[in-house]
This record gives sequence, structure tokens and C-alpha cells, in this order.
Amino acid sequence: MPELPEVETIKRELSAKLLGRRFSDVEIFDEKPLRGISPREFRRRLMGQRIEDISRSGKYLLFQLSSDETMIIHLRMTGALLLDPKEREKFTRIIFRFDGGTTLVFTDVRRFGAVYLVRNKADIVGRLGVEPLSEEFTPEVLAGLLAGRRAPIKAVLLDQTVIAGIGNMYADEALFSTGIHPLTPAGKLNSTQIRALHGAIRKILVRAIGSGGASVSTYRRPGGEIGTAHFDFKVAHCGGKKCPRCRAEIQRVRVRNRSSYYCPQCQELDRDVT
DNA sequence: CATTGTCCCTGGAAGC
DNA sequence: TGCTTCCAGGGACAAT
Repeated sequence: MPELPEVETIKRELSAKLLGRRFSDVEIFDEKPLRGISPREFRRRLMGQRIEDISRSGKYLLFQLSSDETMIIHLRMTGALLLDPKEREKFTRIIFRFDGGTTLVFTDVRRFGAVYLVRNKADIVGRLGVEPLSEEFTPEVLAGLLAGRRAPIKAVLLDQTVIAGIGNMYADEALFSTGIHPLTPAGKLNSTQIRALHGAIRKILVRAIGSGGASVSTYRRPGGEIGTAHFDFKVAHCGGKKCPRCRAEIQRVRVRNRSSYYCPQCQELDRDVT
């Protein structure tokens, strides 16, 4: 469930502690997260490497190494990266140790998380769409991305090859904020709606980053602090509650086998348009 | 290419 | 109490 704001928060907190550190040991307790590389080879190629930079692309974390390789981690649903955890973690998959004694623990209950080590990071993140907080992402660009698409806007917002980093929670929030029904065909949005959606996406993501992400489900920050972005949620994770705007009951609808929460009053589906 | 559906995975909640 | 079923959902992949 970590989405862009959560991954950005993790990136910042890891950067503060890990930039310039060298790997002194790597312990692999579960090789499932390792993609396309054996535990032995993974460890060998990390040992002694210095972390030159930590960045984020969509929901991926990228660790630029002194060897010119990049370790890329995707936390998927339940993955977490913890710095010097006080207690032994139950679902520890990998432990990274660094010179100076810092420890980074990768935990993942459901084992969906993925860890890569590559020369060419584009092999992993090359197909991602536009970064929604970059200058490149304008209302005009968004309009171009949506034009002609018949898929529901919710499905398109979740498509990482279109826009990178938006997940289920923030897609629902952006649609509620703009009064757009999640099943509206993406190509049917008018320019006013697109402009509003563009603004809402940026505003909601920026605000959530400022709150350290949303501490719902299994999201955990590296240092153990709590994110508060979920206190701003109007519909996400609010099934059965009342709409803060009109008091109608928040509904759930399945869009591409994923739950979408929305207000049936504030986000009406225009029948002419479907 | 655009779009949709299935699978992966496991703990926790809900139902009986 | 204890068993079963459902649910969470990002992304790879296959199918259409």
C-alpha cells in the first residue's frame, strides 16, 4: 500500500541515514523478493558498495551504488524498510548492514515485494509514466494522456505506465475532490474536469508527503514515526462512513477488481457519457 | 496498442 | 472456541 507519498517519505528518511554508507553485510532469509539474481550473487555485488544516492521513481526506491549498479526496491503491499528496529521483526526477509553499525531491515508479510540489482535502471523503471509532481506534468499533458481512452478514469489513474506513483487511496481522494465518478470513461472528461483533476492530484500528493504518508494498513516509516495523511482522507478507507460534504454514505464499487470508494451524491456518473 | 482478467501471497476480520 | 471464507491490492503476465 505504500504509494508515492509514502515511498517519498521513506526515501527521505533513508537518505538522511544511509547516504555515503557502505554495505558491510547482507543477510538473506528469503530469496523470493530477489528478482533475477541469486542470493549469493546479490550479496557479492553489494558488499563494499557505497550508496551514492537514493531516489524515487513512481513507487520504486532506487539506491545508486558506487559500482554504477542500482539496487531497486518495490514494497508492493506489505513491504517495509526499517532503520535499526528496536525489536526483532517477525517477517524479516533481508537485513542490510552498513559500516558504522546502521542496519536496514526489509520486512514483508505477504512477500509481494521485489528487490532488483541492475546495471540499467531503465530495465525496471523505464516504462513508468510521467511523475505527477514534476514540471512535466501539466493539465495539457494529462489531457493528452486521457484523450480517447474508454477505460474508467480510476483504472487509468492506477496505470503506472500513464502516471507513476498514484495508488488506490490517492486516486480515490483525487476523484472525490473533483467530483468525478471512478467509472467515468477517461476520455469523456472535459477540460475543466481535467484541469481540476490535475490540480487535485498534485495538491493531495504534496500534502500527504508533508504528513509523512498515511499510516493505514501496514505502512511503516523507517524510523518508526507515524504518518498522518490518512486523517485528511475523505473517502479512501471510509467505506460505510458519511461523506464530509453531503453526509451521504460512502459507497464501494469494484473497478478492475479493485475497491473504489466514492460519494454517490458528490460523484455522480453522467449517464449520457457512458 | 488498449483493455481486462488472473495470479501471486498471507494475516486478520467476518461469518457460521 | 474453532473452522471456513473473504478481503486487502500493485504489478507481471496472458488473453482478447
